Amino acid sequence: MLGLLSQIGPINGNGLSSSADVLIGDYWTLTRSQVYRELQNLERRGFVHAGPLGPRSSREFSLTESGRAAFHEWLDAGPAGEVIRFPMLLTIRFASGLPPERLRDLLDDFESRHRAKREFYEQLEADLVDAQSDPFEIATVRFGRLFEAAVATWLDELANIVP
Amino acid sequence: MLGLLSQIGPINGNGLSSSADVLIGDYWTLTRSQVYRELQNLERRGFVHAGPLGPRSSREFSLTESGRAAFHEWLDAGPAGEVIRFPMLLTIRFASGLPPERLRDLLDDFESRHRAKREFYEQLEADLVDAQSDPFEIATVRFGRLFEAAVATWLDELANIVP
DNA sequence: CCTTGACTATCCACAGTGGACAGTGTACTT
DNA sequence: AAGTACACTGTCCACTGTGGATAGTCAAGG
Repeated sequence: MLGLLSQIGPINGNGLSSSADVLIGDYWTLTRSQVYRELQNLERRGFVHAGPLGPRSSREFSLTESGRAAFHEWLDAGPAGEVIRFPMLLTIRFASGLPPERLRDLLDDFESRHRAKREFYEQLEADLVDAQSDPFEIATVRFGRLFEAAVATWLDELANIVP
Repeated sequence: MLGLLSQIGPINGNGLSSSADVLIGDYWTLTRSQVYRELQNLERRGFVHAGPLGPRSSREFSLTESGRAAFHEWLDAGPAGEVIRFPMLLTIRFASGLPPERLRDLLDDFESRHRAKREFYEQLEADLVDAQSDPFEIATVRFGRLFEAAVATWLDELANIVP
């Protein structure tokens, strides 16, 4: 949230939540409940500052100097430990209990969903490159493309072991 | 948990928790707190049956018929919506705020950690193939290998855009 | 017999999720 | 000009997930 605030500037809770969906929603989730709760936390800790009440009792939050420092500290610390959480792998792990025809259906379904996603990332990457966007934003999208390509390869190999 | 119980049979909470680490820990987490709470839920719903008190007031849980049915239902429904959650992408997304030399350090660090993981998956896959394990278990490990290979490719490309 | 450490369960505080609910502007229709 | 529908904004709640602290119990070894 501090990183988002540093990029998009003063914004209310709802706007921050939508921005998160757009900007990092491909690989991170931030629910609205979370945003409002954490804004209160960040305010209490002096990392953000709330402006006066606006329409619909909204308040615009902006990053304080201390908040910017905290953001850079977070950035510098690097990512925490990673756990892939991939529900598809769970289903596959236990797939020996599934009739082969049902499994083929599931695989077909995976395949089409992930093909769509791959095309989406390819298009998005091309657009961002055209628009000369932030190279690091492009990099995250490229990761999406590579990830989906890996999934495609995997599904292909997997289809071969299903009778 | 039902899937695990169906594969490993009657077991106490602690054992179920350790088995989860071993069997699906590469792409799923199941904390001990969760295991005990959910065992109570599953028992209440009639999906598992608890044996008499054993040593250290442990109880062995086994899958009931109804639990097995619930497991197959879950399996048949296929995986729920997927969200990749990849902390490294968050750091990279905001990396324009980082001094290039610090970024290079981070990338080096990613690279070595993921190379280690890739080697781990390669070895594990070879071992499982040798042991003629369940093809679906092998498939999940192969996914790990492909994923790590994609990460390696990505980090390689990324290193080129850092000054 | 005592100590140590592993095994097993419980509990707690906090974070994350998803949906319901409610008040308030805005834009469109009549 | 009034009314209506819808989008914007915030709050709340119940449930699930996370990580660590605590504590009783058994087994092995000195």
